[in-house]
Amino acid sequence: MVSHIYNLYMVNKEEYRKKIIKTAGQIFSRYGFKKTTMEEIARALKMGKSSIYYYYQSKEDIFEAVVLNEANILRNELTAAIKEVDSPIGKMKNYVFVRMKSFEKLANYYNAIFDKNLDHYEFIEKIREKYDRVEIAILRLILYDGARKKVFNVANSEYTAMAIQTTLKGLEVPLFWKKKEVHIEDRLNAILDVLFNGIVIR
Amino acid sequence: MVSHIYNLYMVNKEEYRKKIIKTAGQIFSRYGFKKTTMEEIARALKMGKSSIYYYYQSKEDIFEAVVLNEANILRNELTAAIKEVDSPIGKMKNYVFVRMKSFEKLANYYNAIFDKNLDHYEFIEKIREKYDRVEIAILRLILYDGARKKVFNVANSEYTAMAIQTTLKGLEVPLFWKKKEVHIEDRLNAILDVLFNGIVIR
DNA sequence: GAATTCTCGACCAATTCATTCTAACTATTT
DNA sequence: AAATAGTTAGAATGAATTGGTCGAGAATTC
Repeated sequence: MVSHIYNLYMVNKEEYRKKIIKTAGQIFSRYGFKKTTMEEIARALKMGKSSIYYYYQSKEDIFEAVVLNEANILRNELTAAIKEVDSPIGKMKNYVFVRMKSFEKLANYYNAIFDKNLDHYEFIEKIREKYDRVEIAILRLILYDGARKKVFNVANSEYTAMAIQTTLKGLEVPLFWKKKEVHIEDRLNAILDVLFNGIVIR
Repeated sequence: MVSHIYNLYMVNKEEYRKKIIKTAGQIFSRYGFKKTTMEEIARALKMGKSSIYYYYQSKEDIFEAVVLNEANILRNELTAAIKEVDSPIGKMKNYVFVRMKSFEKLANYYNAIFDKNLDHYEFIEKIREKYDRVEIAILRLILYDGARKKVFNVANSEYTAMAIQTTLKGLEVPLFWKKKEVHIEDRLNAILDVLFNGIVIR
């Protein structure tokens, strides 16, 4: 009865919540928010539809948790990606590639929201904003490190970071609206090429 | 007004019907029958929802036309694939690969039907049956040709064709029910390996 | 300008869907 | 073993969605 002591129930409950997020995430990412039904999520979990409401208050809540979770995964992947390599150029390359790859996955969620449902919009914007800041920070770090190692030539790491981010965002757009006819990898390479040749000390 | 003379309206009508099939096909293949709404199809065609009913009587009709169309495309691709190469082994390889590739696309439609809607079931079964026969015929041709060229060693081309078809069908199953975790290409290569080593004259 | 082809908004009935309710069932505590 | 807390799910509900219809009016052809 004491609130800070977790009993067995609680443990299972948390685990179930994670399970729900995972399963719901798969379905959401495939069909989007609107086309995914609680019934489907429940069926995939081998659970009664109403049982889900014991763990989450609403469909939107589940969606929120899913997106949040996905965003965290993205952040982890990104930080891992830049640690993987030592050279600033390698870091930047890895970062950009992982970011775009992960984004393809996230695109489904976003697509789901641009439908209507302005309710979500605000919430998503908040996440977006937060990750914009994180992204700038990481980019600045890469740039700063590169400058220190005399590989990059950046006057103002903040502005440069913002410029790069803008470019990456521009690359997102076709991911949303158009089909996958665009050769993202190619375009990415081209962009990286330009980026480095404008940045690297020759 | 004479029935066998097509006026401009008619020409456009046929063209529009094709356009609808094409667009609807894209959406159906992505979301399945049930999750695809007439509204969506209409929106994608920049058309009023009710206008579609001028060209097709019902959602099911459109779906039928889409599947029929897709099946025809598949047949063409298959016949083209075996003409592409001369050697019996090459023909067989091409056939099997193209078949599986195309099937991945078709799988979405099938998935849509296995939901409930037993009405469709009958219709799909009919198509399926027809293409089973066509497939057996093609396979027999490949086998027969291979035997004539002393590359294949088949006692009874009909039975062998049926055996191969059964194998290919077995490969379809995970395409339906499971996710894309299966490495189909790898499994395909393995199967082809077994198939040829049991068939080729050494 | 009449006839025909085509488009679409408004509407409808049926279904679907998210959510709530309630009653049962299980595990834990007292 | 009674009481309590945690958990599940079938049924009910009310609002939204959706496939399909209809008739009025554009657009096109004759």
